Amino acid sequence: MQIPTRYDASNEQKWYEYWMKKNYFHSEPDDREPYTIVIPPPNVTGVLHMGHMLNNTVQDILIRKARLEGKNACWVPGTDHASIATEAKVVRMLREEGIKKSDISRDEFLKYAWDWKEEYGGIILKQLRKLGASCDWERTAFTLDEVRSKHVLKAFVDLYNRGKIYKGLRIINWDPEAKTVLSNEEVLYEDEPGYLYYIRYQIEGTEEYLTIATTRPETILGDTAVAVHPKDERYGHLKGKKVIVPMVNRVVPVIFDRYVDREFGTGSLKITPAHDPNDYEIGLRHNLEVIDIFNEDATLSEAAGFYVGKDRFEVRKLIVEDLKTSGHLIKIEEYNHSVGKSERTHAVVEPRLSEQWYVDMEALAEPALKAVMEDEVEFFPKNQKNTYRHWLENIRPWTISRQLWWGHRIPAWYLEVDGETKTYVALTVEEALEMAKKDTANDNLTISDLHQDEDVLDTWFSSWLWPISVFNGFFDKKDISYYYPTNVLVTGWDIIFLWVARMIMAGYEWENEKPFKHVYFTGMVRDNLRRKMSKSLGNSPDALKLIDDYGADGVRFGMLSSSPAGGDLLFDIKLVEQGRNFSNKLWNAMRLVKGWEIDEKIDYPVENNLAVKWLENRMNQVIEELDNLFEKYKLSEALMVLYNFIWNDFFSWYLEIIKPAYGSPVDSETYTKTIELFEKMLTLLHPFMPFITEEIWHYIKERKEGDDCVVSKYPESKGYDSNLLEAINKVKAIVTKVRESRNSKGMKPKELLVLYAEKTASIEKFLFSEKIPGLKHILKKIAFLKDVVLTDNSDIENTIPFMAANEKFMLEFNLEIDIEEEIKKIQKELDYQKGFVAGIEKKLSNERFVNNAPEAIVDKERKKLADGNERIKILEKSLLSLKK
RNA sequence: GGGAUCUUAGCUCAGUUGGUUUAGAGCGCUGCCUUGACAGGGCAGAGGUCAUGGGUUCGAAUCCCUUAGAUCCCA
Repeated sequence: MQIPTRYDASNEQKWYEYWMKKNYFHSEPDDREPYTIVIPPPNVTGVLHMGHMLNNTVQDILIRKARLEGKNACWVPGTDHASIATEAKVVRMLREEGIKKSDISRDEFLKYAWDWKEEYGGIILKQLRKLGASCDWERTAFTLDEVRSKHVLKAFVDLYNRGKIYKGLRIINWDPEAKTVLSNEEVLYEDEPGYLYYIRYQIEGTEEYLTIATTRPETILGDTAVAVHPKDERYGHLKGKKVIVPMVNRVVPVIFDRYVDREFGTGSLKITPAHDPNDYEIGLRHNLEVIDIFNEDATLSEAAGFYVGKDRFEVRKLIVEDLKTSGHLIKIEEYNHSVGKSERTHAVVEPRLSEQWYVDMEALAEPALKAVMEDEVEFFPKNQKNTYRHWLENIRPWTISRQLWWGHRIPAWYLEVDGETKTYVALTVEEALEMAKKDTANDNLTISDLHQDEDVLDTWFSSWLWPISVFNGFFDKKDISYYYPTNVLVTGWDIIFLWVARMIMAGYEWENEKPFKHVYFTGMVRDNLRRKMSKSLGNSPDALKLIDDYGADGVRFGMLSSSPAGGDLLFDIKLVEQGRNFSNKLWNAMRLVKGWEIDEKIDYPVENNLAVKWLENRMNQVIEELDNLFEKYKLSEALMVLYNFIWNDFFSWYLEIIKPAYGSPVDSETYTKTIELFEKMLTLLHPFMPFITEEIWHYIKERKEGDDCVVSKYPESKGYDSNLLEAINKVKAIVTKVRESRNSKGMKPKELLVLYAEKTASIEKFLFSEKIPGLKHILKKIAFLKDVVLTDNSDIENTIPFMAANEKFMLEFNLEIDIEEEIKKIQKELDYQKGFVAGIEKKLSNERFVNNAPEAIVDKERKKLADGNERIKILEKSLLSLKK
């Protein structure tokens, strides 16, 4: 049957099913060295996007390479329940069906949420299979499944009992859309243009006014003081005075506090303790009243007294108008200020006073900081270490409660006893009841006397346990003692605080051990204008369509080939095309070799023998380079090294050398060796392009059961002979010059010509001795030469002279030569060489260089000088003979 | 406002502790090649005073400082 001339990537999935059927991705503890990765769990309701593709391609490359190296590779997949995001989606879905969340019970809501999860959840895991991700699917975990939930509750109870979790009343970040508190890490700040409003407050009992500047005029309804700096001479006379808040006509004190910035605005500041963290602190110092003027959706509450039920941004416009009318508004200036927004809902965050659960992070941070600073946990690239240190050294308590339903409900039960609320934290309500009974010495208590905390935990409170919980680490030591710590975490630097740092903390807190040895930070995927890929910009290609169009291998190639660790990936469809073209090249090389007829009677040609030896050595060199690059996680560079080796060395040079004449058979030795080399090359490439390598693996040879590329043996380098590599490089240089000479004269590339070499001891030794047999044959074959002839005559008629590898050659040429042009060419080369030599001479004539530089460096310079002078001699001679 | 990183070919990036020919790769570009594994191909070529100005050194893309620009983190 005819093999098509183009590689068809559409049957990639056939191989995925094949691997699954053979259970190659499943891992159980055994005697081998483990190699473990836990996936950064994507949102359970998410769909595959470009960022996932990059991230998971990287993980798959690492895990597949480890598997080929004979390690027990285990890649644990799973999903994250993504509390806020998923709840928001479910709420929206219900709203579309005409159901309001506030109209249904918690249990009803959760039923809808689980139904939703069952229907749409985990799509992304199926999509990862298309990409080729070789996860151990039997281990698939979910942050809200039974095992993981048990871990979360135990972690909460542990920390509570260790005094590291507590409840506190503070100013928090409120997301008015999701109607929940957020941690500091979930708030993103953006600079936005806005206005600074100057508003005057009448000083009580006088006709005098005090003017303040604010960006948030609507909050004056909650003002309980006005502050100035104690040393500000402008306001010294206001000591003990009171001012009247406009609109509400509340009389509030003028206070003196050093927090006030005298340079900003008018140097006087309105104080709204309920709606600004700094104001709250000031309020505590001065014992101020706290008036919360907002509802939980950031509309104005009864307490505001005005605009009740209207949204804060609408109120801002209204109040500005009203203040203008009443004469309180002095002026408006344009002003850029930074606005905090919810990472998930993008709603503008509202500071709000509220009681929440916190984790005291200081003690947890200490070992986590040390581990990274001392490279116990190593970051790739290293430059993230500074950011990490800065955060951990300035760590603040972690707000872990969320006013949501979708998540792990906080295992705290409350009991009202004589108007006092008692708290019992336990794994189950039964345990809590026992505690309550003991505590109150009341044996008649029942479960219905207790009521559980209404809130759930921050999603990250389950994610930080992930490397432990996926192995059921709190409850069964079998897996965790084998797989933990994992080898590497592959993730984006944007969640270094939200996730990476906290996992390290949890690792030391519970396992007394780091969760992973290395962290590989991928960059963001951006478009070629450096814009972040996003749905709203519409600049993100559909990941699955990309796979359909170019094959997973092509996409993997494209994602990786321009993605240094930590650096952003500027996605360009050209790169994916390049990957697809590479697949096609591999395919056609396979077609070439497969198409050869083998003739046992033909001898092993000397040039083929040399070519095989050369490619073996070169491959060993490449293997060493790859190992080195993998160690540093320079994966895109590793891929480029392989790409160049395969395309240039293997296909362009090696195959051209050994290729039998059209229609002729090949000797069996060459064939066998070529297949062997081809196989090794496929294994080397497999981690990057798993599908096509498996496909070709089965094409080039009959395979026994279990002889599959995915589990083949990764080749090891046995060292290489640099002299041999150097010799071939010289031959390549000569060939290139021959081609260039033909090219410049418009001669046929394949017309057989004689090449003359001026006779020197070195060229004689190089091409004509039997030290490395076959060099001359290779030269003849790929440069299309009738013969290579040594000559004493340095000026043969009708030849094109050129220099290569420090020797002079003359290529047969049967037409008139443009002598002027030749002279110009040689003159140009001569000028370059003279400049080169002059530079070195200058260096060498500098006594301080010769005296101070290491001997080896000076010797090298001398050798460079000698070589340069040699070339000049040859060029000058050529020039002379042309001119006569 | 505080801090970090970066600036090398048209584009995206390598360039290890300062010294391997006067800086490399991929893409793009230019010319030639088409019955032969592959035009999703082959061969060859052109392109850079390494952002700027100083300094250290026998020697700087590499170390230090200045200036300009870009990105990011924190507040």
